[in-house]
Amino acid sequence: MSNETNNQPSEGELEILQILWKIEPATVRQVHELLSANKGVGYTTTLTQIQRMLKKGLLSRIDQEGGHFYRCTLPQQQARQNLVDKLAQQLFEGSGTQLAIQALGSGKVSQAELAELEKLLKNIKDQQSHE
Amino acid sequence: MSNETNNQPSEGELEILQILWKIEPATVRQVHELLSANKGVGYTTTLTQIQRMLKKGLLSRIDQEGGHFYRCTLPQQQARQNLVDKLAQQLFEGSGTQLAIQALGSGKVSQAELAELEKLLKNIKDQQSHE
DNA sequence: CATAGTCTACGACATTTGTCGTAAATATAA
DNA sequence: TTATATTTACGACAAATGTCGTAGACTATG
Repeated sequence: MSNETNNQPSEGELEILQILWKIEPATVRQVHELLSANKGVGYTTTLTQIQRMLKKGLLSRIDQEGGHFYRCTLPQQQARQNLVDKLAQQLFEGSGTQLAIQALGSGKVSQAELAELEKLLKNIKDQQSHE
Repeated sequence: MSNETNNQPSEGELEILQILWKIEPATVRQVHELLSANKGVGYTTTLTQIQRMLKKGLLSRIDQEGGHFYRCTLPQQQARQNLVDKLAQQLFEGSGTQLAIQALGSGKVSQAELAELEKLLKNIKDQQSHE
């Protein structure tokens, strides 16, 4: 069992994905450097984590000079959408909009983000008006 | 160990919280009725889950005629914020705004929600202008 | 009260996850 | 090429989680 099916990443695995999306393709060492900058964890731990992710199909590996390089199977955008949808499902009765409202509630919004949001809203409104 | 500290709910526990927020205070039976409507799981499983949540401090129990009644320790609002913040941290470099933008990206928005969003944006804008 | 049905407590078991250690395979340097 | 360092593979272990079974406590009713 546990071939390359559609397994969800665990929390620890997400941390590694976060790093990989920034620097992929990368070696275990490179990932570990960044990972251990934030939390005290041994190299072997990172290695094991990555090996499991490979088995799960979350990562792919390329062997070449200089060692083994890993990259994420799923694009960041996709993973984000998946998890947002899941959270909406779990806590907001499936409503991404309610989730969004909650997420806007706390924290600062930059000038640019505000503009982006307004554009988004306008789009939505336009869409609605001619339906 | 495992007193009434700040333990995070697991996925399965979240399902139970979702139900309880709607009908609390409620008995194991009541929760189980709703829970098993969506997924095939035995009564004992629900019971065990609830007992663990009690031990974790996620639930509180009131014993009275008619059996034991449970309610959530954390208000739904709070739990939502916690998990939204966590997801923002894990996948959006801590930006709740980015999370919101992503969440708005897919799914329909009702008239009322659109209005709410616009009010929210206006508030944010006002806030920014006199800072 | 005795019997049948329902709850509760407690423990069991497989999986997943986070965390390593160790040994074998590679690469590097003296 | 031999000693040294690094990587990789594999396995181990504890804690958390999802899932039950069973036995004892409790309740309702004939």
